[in-house]
Amino acid sequence: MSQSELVILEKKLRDAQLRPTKQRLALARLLYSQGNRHITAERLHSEAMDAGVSISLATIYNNLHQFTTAGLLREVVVDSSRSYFDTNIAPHHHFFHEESGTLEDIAKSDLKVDNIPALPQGTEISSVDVIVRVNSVRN
Amino acid sequence: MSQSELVILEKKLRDAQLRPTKQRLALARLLYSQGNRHITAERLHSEAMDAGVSISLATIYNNLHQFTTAGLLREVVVDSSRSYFDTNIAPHHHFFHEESGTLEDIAKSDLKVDNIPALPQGTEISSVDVIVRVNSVRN
DNA sequence: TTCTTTTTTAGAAGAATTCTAATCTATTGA
DNA sequence: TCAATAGATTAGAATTCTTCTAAAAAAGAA
Repeated sequence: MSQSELVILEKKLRDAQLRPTKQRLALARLLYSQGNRHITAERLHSEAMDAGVSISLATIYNNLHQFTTAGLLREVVVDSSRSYFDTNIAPHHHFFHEESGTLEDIAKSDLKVDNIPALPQGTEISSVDVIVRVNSVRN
Repeated sequence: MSQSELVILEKKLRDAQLRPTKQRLALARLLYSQGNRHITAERLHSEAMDAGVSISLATIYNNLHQFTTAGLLREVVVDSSRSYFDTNIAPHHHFFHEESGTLEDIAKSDLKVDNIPALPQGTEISSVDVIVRVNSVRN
């Protein structure tokens, strides 16, 4: 891990009021040093293991939630059996490949959602999530 | 349960190639005799118990999936910790009240989704799901 | 340093869902 | 009608994902 990369990640964590521990830096590196990612806790854990960073699954979960609360990650709900975390925190939507369990971003500027009807009494919008579910074309 | 209601539900099951067992009829009644519903397995189970119908949770799950496969129900994914099943099988969208875990339909004709970008190579759309997440307005 | 607060951890616990394999029920057709 | 058989139900065990617990370790402040 280059020195400047480390400094940038450390600042990112400090700005979010999270102490730059060894584990957090390792996770931040896996999450933010290879473009936008959509990842599960389990997968992040095995990537950390593969990278030679020993970190418990509990810590992965703790940090994914802390990162999410701090606005460094966003949770995407597409599959009732597992949670995906998205490193792209700008508002946007997703393609979800049902067979492979893969997510792909759709820029917010591409897709338009119009005519949302009146909200239920006494509520305000928290987010508008569009999931375009796709499957392989069968021959 | 009125005779005609029972006949209608029985036909619904038979048309879906599902034997109209006591348990299925009871579930069909809970699901389809009170307008559109969004329900979890756990809740359907307790409604069955309350209605005096003894039915195991395994059977609830079995049937929710069979109904879904047969096109009598649709699964709505809004919460990573539990599955909701929707008795409205026409294409439509949802409001999801995050605090109460309540779903509400948005007619497809109301809401417009435009400019879906090119799909990932070799895929076709399975469904387009819009979830408008709302929360209570805080004073 | 030394004290305090935060973080990490292993393993237990919890919640939702699925599986297993035995029993029971519905349907078929002789 | 009544066996035969295909399908359905069940209790409870098992699985999977996630959270909790309480103790040890690390980070930051004084």
